[in-house]
Amino acid sequence: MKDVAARAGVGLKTVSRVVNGEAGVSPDTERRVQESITALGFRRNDSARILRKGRTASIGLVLEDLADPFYAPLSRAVEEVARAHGALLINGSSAEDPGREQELVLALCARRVDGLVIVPASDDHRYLEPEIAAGVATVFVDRPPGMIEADQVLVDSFAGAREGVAHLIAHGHRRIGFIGDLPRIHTAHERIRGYEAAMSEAGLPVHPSWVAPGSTDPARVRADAERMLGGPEPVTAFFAGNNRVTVTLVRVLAELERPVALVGFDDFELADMLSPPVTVVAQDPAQLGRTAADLLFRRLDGAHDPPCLKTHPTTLIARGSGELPPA
Amino acid sequence: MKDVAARAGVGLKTVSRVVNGEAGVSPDTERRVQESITALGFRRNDSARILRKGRTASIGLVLEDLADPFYAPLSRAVEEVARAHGALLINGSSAEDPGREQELVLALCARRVDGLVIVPASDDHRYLEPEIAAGVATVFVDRPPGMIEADQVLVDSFAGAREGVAHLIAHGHRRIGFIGDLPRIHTAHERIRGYEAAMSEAGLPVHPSWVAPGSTDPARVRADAERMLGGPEPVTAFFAGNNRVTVTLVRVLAELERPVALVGFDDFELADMLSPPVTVVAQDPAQLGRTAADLLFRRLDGAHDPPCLKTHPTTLIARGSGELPPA
DNA sequence: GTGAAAGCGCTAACAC
DNA sequence: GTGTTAGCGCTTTCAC
Repeated sequence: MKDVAARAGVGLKTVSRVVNGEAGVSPDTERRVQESITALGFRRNDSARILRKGRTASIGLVLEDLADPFYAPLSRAVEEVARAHGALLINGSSAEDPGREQELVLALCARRVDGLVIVPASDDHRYLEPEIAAGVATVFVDRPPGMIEADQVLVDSFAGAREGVAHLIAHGHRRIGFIGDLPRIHTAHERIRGYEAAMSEAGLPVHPSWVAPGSTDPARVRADAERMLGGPEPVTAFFAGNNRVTVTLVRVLAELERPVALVGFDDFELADMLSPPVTVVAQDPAQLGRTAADLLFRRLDGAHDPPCLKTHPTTLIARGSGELPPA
Repeated sequence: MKDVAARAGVGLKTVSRVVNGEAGVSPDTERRVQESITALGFRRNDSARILRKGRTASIGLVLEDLADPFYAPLSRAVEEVARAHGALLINGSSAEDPGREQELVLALCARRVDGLVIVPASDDHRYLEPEIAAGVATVFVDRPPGMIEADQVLVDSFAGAREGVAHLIAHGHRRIGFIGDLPRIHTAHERIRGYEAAMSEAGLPVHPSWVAPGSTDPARVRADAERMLGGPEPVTAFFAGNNRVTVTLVRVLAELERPVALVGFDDFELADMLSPPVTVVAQDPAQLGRTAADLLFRRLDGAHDPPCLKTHPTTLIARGSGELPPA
């Protein structure tokens, strides 16, 4: 910038004015400055600008896995909102590792992002207290924060799972298996609760072997499913705790002779083209991201109301697999 | 940092040493400094650090759509490599808009990212010349740069499409429709060329109405497909130019009485569970991202060889839809 | 082992 | 309309 000013024979501030499109520069001077800028290939250094201004016009997003078909649209939606507000998105995947989440979040804070959207892997976010006190707006999505108060945008996992399981019960099932994610994950925990609630409301017992929370690793899901399908009293239906589990169960069930019903949490592409088409409890990840990002920017624009909780409903989409009768 | 120094009763530089884990601080002083740091909730401001050091330990990724099932794993792979090198990833979606690509790339440059991975939407990257001259390492993925020389990591779209179409021909098809992306996109163009090559090598004519390049909007794809399926000489097979087109064609073909063969470019989840299972020309987006990011960091570590081109092969995966005979 | 001073590139505040 | 000065928070240099 110094060089540009020297070359154009003007002061530093004049160049700054031109670069930032501020008023108060004569057309002639402006032209001379522009000419020097292109000649020198000058581009403003935003690090210096940020250092001076305090705001970075960037927000951070930390979630489990950018490539997961559930989170990818969420991420994209956050990006769109950020873009509409002239902000860049910096994101990272926590891989469901609390340590990695913290590392990422703190790295983003060191970059002085204006705000954070977090799908937490950790259940203790006290490490964020100094940041929030320092003015970093923070919104939690999909899962609540741990040990601190903050805005949160959630999906009603409990009600969704209860509705999905009740749907299977309504179609005659009595022995229903639940395979879901690790129960330390809030949504997984809520979905187990929803399963149990539906069973108990229908007066049905829940055999401990019918509930298999754990990793979404296909081998684990397959093993648990096969276990539940064997024995003298096999399950006649499954409720899958998320899209990864559903996809694996689709494969397992396709290998069976007898039909086994399936309802999955999360919708997924081509679910309607499988045979049978897969009944799901759908949520809208893009909407989730949009709500969270909107909330974040409202905070950045100075909204100072106490932390709020927004809960999105789920939608049961009956397609066939959830309406199969017990074998 | 000033405050921390004051509170601990030490100099600025000593705090800096502690924060950066540099040697030369007595254990006692270090403890005092650490205590002040936590008490004040201090976190180093990376903007200032970057301003001083010149390197940002962050790289930028610009691609078409973060949420596309093809690009999401690519993005994730780049992130993993960046993480292994201690760098953060800042990314943005160009939405296939050259203006937006440039805007994003320049915003990233203004942030002084150390390097860029770009899936270009534009066909003229001369706007990057000053940046590259200034030392920003740049790698293009999936599509080549326009009007400049730079590293590129591509997939052999031409050979892949040729193989896919030849596969359909080998199964008896003579009238094969091609529905792909906008031909200004390099990969789309190459795939059309591959289609034409396979047809001509088999001595088959290509009726102009059998080739439909355009947007991947489902309505457009459907309309073109239905047009090709009507008339006196309907096509008996389709080659789909990318995963979005394939998914739409799966839906269109499922509504038909007669079987129509299909081979799609790009693999996709559950392709093997559809009926018929979908034959694809697969590429490995994660591998593409990994190669590009590795190359980028090799450049950042000082590799100064001339721009290189790495081409990845495709793999034909026969599953059923591509082996259907002509009706 | 520790600290004081200079300066990274920019913008805010206030001259002129 | 335009320029000058100070300083954002850190690291580098060099002196103690």
